[in-house]
Amino acid sequence: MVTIQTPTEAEDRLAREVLERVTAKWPLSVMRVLAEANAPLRFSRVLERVQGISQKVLTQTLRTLERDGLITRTLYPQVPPRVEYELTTLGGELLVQVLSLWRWIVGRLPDFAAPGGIEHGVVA
Amino acid sequence: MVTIQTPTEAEDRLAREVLERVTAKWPLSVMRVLAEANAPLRFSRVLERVQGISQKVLTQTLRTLERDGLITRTLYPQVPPRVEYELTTLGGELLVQVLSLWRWIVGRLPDFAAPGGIEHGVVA
DNA sequence: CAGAATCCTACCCGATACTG
DNA sequence: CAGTATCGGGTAGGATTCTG
Repeated sequence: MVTIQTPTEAEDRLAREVLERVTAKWPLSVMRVLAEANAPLRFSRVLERVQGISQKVLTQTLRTLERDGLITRTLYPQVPPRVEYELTTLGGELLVQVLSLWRWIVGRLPDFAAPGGIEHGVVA
Repeated sequence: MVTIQTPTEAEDRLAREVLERVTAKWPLSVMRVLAEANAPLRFSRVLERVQGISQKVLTQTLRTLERDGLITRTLYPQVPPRVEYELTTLGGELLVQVLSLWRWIVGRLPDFAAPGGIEHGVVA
């Protein structure tokens, strides 16, 4: 026996929080960029490649991802400083899982009623 | 050939939005309750069973889930009114997918650094 | 270059009435 | 019973400015 099959309340809650954080507005885009780069990326490179994110929010997102163990942050103490970000193994694996779900949703998109949001049938 | 393997930008965005909405604070709990009931549930029953949700937010959540095609809302025009909610097939399938991801995260929880959030090593 | 600090806005959510 | 309406606090996120 390796793991317990019934999650405890606490495990459930923690996993829930991870899921909510990672599916928030920006983290997946950041992780995707890092995955596609397939190499460490500097802060400014990430900022360029994640369409529409602001510097502040990127910083926050990177910090959260680092805290969760999904990316690494490496500081090279030079002037000017160089900082590189890279997906961890866990981060890469999680991304694969989420992308799989993502693709499943894409495949069923026609079945979703109003993924973009709908106005109800009020004319005027 | 049944589906296109490369999602368009638009599909990607829509699926992203679905994923973000469904993993938001309450929808999964609501869907879980409906799934476990395995039968139509009245509004007040759902309100009772979803721990901690307010009536206003439950209404909003149900509306969003309905718009997305994940649940059905059936109104019986009586006095007092009776309204029943039930998972759609799509909703049930999506829930299965997400629960699977959820369980995967639970299994890897030890690898996550600080799922609950961490204070950095500042003593005072 | 890689951020920290600040200001500001928009939403989200919770609590509390009120109604068909 | 199943909502709607309203108010208020907290927070995520954007734009801008400053700094080691």
